[in-house]
Amino acid sequence: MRQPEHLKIVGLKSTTPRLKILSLFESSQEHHLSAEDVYKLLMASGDDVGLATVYRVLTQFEQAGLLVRNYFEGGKSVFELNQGKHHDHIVCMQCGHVEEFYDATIEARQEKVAIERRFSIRDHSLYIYADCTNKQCPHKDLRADPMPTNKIGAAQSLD
Amino acid sequence: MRQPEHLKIVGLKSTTPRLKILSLFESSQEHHLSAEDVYKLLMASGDDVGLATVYRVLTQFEQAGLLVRNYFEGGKSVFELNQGKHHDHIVCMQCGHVEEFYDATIEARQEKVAIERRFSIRDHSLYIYADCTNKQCPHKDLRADPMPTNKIGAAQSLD
DNA sequence: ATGCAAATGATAACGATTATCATTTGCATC
DNA sequence: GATGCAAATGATAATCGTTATCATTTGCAT
Repeated sequence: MRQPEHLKIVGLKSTTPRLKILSLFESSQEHHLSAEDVYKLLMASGDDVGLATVYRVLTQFEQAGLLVRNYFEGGKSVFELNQGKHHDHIVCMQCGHVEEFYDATIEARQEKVAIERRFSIRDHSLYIYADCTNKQCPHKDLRADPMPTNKIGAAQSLD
Repeated sequence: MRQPEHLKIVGLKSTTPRLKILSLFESSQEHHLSAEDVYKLLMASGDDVGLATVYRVLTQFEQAGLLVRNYFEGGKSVFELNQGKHHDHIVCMQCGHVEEFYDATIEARQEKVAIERRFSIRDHSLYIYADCTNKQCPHKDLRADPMPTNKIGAAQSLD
């Protein structure tokens, strides 16, 4: 299930629900999971954790820097392990598959835009919604619910 | 209140609530309005329009191309008149002031990223969350509620 | 083993939005 | 200008993701 060290380090008591949720992110095939996804996966594997706890723990993990929260369109948050390196996302609207990318030029231009307008960047979100046409969506099974009819932007904390 | 031509053109019957809502966007100081904002502004000016109608009409206007919907963080949609020219947003997290910007390089790089990954872009959203420090937030009064504690990305349709 | 603050879980509450459905309205036709 | 009917409206219930409440349980320092 996972050693409690990581949790202790970030100042969180190592409880059963927390350890289960953290190891789920580390073992899951799809690493972009919503609270609902986490809850269902835990139930499916026989681990009963309350939905309220799932939401609480995800938020705590985000604040502790273990997870990064993304605000996908449709109004629901999706979490992923914080790999330390900032990236943006491109989402297939057909199958919901998510790919990550990092473009130094885009990052730099954002800084430029902010400076020109005398803003100091705290955060930014960039989501590209697209169709992975050439691949004929070979990712259809990776995600529970394909993708909301309705798409939404997402937030991305800077490193 | 506004002439009904525009509505007819996009295939919508010109009703009183629709005309009021459209002219509100054209006359309002702040041109990024949520459904709640629209509802309250209408009430304040003595025009009673049901909240359900506001939501319906905003969605119809979006589909008709009259308005553009933005998914700000916090999960609420914000609408603005469709000026024809695509732009992204930079939002002050202190006062909620929104400025628009367009950066050709960023747009181009997004295309590049998508092509490299064999995706075809349908839509994208880019929101920069920042503090307009140097301006000492001179925009505090423009918006009803400053800005949700919690921030969200936003969607932007490509021209 | 004990104690207590912290964490959990069931459930109610919440905010934004959509669905339902009876009533009203725009507007084409007479 | 009166009529008819599909379309639009508005009050309200319902939904969805999420947060708040609060009694019970648990981690862990003693």
